[in-house]
Amino acid sequence: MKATPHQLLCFQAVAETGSFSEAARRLGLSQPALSRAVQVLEEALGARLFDRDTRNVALTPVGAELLPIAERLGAEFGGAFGELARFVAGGRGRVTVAALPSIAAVLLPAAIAALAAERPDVEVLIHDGLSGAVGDAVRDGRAEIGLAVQPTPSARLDYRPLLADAFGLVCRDEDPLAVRDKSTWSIFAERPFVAMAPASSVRLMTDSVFLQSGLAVTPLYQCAFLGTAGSLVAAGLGITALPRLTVPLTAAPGLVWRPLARPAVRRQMGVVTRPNRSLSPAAAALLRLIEAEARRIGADGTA
Amino acid sequence: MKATPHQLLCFQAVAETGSFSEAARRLGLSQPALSRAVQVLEEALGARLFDRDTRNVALTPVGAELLPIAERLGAEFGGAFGELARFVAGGRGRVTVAALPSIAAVLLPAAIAALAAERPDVEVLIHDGLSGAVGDAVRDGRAEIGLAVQPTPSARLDYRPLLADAFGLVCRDEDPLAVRDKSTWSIFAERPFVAMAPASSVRLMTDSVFLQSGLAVTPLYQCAFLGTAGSLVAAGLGITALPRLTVPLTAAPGLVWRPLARPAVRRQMGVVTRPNRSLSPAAAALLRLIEAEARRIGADGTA
DNA sequence: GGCACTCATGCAACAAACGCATCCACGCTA
DNA sequence: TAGCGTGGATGCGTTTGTTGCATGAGTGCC
Repeated sequence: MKATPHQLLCFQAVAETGSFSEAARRLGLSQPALSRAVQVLEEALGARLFDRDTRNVALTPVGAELLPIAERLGAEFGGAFGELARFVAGGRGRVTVAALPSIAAVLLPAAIAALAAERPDVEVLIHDGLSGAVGDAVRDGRAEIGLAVQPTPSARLDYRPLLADAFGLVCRDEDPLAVRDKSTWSIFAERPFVAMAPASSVRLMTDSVFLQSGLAVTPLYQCAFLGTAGSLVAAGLGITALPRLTVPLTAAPGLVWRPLARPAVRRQMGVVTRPNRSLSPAAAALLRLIEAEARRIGADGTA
Repeated sequence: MKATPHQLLCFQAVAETGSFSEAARRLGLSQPALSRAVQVLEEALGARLFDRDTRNVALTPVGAELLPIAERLGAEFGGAFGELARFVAGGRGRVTVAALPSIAAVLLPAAIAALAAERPDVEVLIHDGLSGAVGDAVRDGRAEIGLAVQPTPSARLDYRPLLADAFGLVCRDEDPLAVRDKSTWSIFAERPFVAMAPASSVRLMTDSVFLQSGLAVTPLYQCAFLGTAGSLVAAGLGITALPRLTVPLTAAPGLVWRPLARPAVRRQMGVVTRPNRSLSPAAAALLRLIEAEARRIGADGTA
């Protein structure tokens, strides 16, 4: 059974106009071409579709049977591909993003808002979790895009850096440290240190700095949420070290952020994706917006 | 939007087998041909459908979106054309036949039974009516096939004769006329005549004979149904003239049919169709069977 | 690091579709 | 009833698309 959609379209046009010439004009074809197309279709079906003398064109019973079929198939084809075209254009779809809570709060809101503005029918799902969980979600395909620190090479994931966020000292604004131009990491050996949860990317980096610097820092408090850490610091129970962009997320008043030297540490954050895998159009659009947002922030945020 | 069913089939095969080579084998194509087909489809859609390195083939998000669409469209196409193919083969459909009651009773039962035997899913509808109504039904398209006497040329209908049925005298078996070898139409001037309804084909012919023969025949009874006419004759209230094949339809016992001479009159009956109009496959099949039945009857019925 | 497997590409042959010009048949009109 | 006009069919050359063969290129596996 060999019938092309084009042939069905020709048939339909003739059936509706009642004329080969008129149908040919409507389809932008020559009359002979359309005549041929209908003939081929008739041969393929083994039945005549029109009773035509040189004056009148009328559907045969078989043609009458085919007409609703052709219309349905045409609508089906058009509808299906229209839907797909919207999907391809990125106007429809679902994007799942896995992200560290900090970066999710910093980069995603603006990017998602921009995406919603230009593509209202795209749904965005966010999995926020610690860096290990982000990598896992991307590797398993639960998330198309991951926003995290660079994963280990053994994770076999693609990574493209987005922005670098400098670590600094976080303390109360009335703390003497708040007016120092620059402190060094050694300060944490002298003051109570508020640490983040063990698997968090911030904790991994602070631990690494302390280890490499040979500093003996014992965390007095340990919390999973930035807000908790901020509250602890604001309460005067200790000080901590955080990337600059995360400070607003502590949502604690009266905190200041001061650069930390020796070493100057930056948390590199970027996009994690599966290697050799295409992104859905909607995901590609979101990623583009995320990168734009990162550039905007990077300009006045870290640099 | 230009995508052929063939391309969708190629795409589907690759998606299901996870391999271009394997899919090509399944479709009976060369691997390059299939590769091209998928490429063309990808270009038409403006999106990559597979992430393929030389080792693995995996659907992209767009491909995953397309796959169920392609499957549905394929099933739709196949189903629709399967249905149509059955219709074309005559295995399905509806035939409407308009016929004179007499011919309907004589020819149609056997033909319809034969049609039902070879094509169980074909529905046959019968409009029985007088000859004028048969012609009208065919001309209006309410019936595809008409079985009647030849319509007037002004009706602009095609007509092909099926069988000729000789008129004869119908009387009681105890009537003296029943033993006569041959009677003539003049007998009706001497005996009470049972006439059929004015618009019936039998009445038209008897009137015509009486007119041409100059016989003054006054119908004493006039009835629409053959059964009624038969009863009247059987009751000894009169005699009548009927085509031979219609006599069994009177369903009256004790009646005999005798040939009538001067003139020898035959009722020509045939198939009435619209000019320049194709028949549905099912109607063509039924017509074939009707003609076969007419030949069978004609052999021992009239000759 | 070499081998083997798989997909992509260059190329030539074939098939299908198209448009142009023309033919043919029917209906309308004078 | 004969001529004319309209509209579908047909012949033919050209163009576009599809196929298969041979070959190239890249990656996983041993």
